[in-house]
Amino acid sequence: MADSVELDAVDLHILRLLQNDARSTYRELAAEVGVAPSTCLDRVSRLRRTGVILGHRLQLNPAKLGRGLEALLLVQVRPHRRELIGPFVERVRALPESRALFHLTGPDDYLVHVAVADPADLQRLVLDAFTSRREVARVETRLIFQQWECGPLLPPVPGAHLSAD
Amino acid sequence: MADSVELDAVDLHILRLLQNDARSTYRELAAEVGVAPSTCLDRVSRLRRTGVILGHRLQLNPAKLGRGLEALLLVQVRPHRRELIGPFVERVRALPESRALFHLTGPDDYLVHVAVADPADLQRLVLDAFTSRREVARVETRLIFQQWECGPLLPPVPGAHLSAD
DNA sequence: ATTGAAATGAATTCTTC
DNA sequence: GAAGAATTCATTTCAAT
Repeated sequence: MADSVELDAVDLHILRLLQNDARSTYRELAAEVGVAPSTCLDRVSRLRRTGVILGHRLQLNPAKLGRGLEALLLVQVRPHRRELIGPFVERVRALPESRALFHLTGPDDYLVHVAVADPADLQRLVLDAFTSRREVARVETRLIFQQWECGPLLPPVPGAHLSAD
Repeated sequence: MADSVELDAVDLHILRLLQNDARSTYRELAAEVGVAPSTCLDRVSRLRRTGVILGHRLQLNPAKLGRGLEALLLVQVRPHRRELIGPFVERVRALPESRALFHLTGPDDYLVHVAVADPADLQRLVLDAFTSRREVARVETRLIFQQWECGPLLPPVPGAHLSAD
């Protein structure tokens, strides 16, 4: 289940189109790709079954939800032992401010992506949910000026590197 | 368009359900929320029109696409001037390895989330797309052990903090 | 494995409240 | 604004290839 899956040109074409607009209909996909709608359904079902497609997620606008300030928190959890990091992860995931959480190599153990109302809200979050905890040795806060989602995720093409110059 | 939008209990209920499963039908939403399907359609259309819902995105499994190694790159771009950072951002966004890009406050100017095949592929990416560029003063690479998406994004509730303890 | 047609079920429109 | 019926359109199944 962690292994790479055989994808042909039709699968890749469908994935590229769906990454552009995840709400494309099978008829639209079929017309673009040049196969029957029922074939598209088969292919997409297989991509779901084999775990290539994990799901469909709503992309929301945090600013419109009163969470116009986003930040990344670099967090050191000490001692870095399973008994402490398990509960830490669960607690952070359950915070309404958390958007994503990463366990990393390097001097900081975790990176937390948060969305808050304003600087006062961020201060409250850092103090109440992080620095006040005994297992949190250090928090470094970095505001997000701007963020971008990048192009479609596709398998590496062996021959074609240095392409984005 | 950057301002917060008035959302009633029905809107919030719909948003919560859609964040759970973005492919819920209007009939399913209607049954859960206790309104008519056509009302759900109205509400969702309005949430799209007012920019609360930005879109629907496919959630893919990078490992299944031969990109089983993910990392965060902390990048300093010097001098940090518009003439350099504009092209830098566009170049990084266009890399097939890039998943997300953040412009940050703090000692590192950018954070790049990348997905690659293996450590050799990561080394090639760092050397060819980052450290070899004159405007890139420094790159710090942190591997991602594990990552989590967090709970639904909802407006802050004034009264209810310290809830995730 | 893919198709095209048929059947099922959902999205969308429209009239009424 | 919300609902419910009616229409349009998409999904899904299936027999045939």
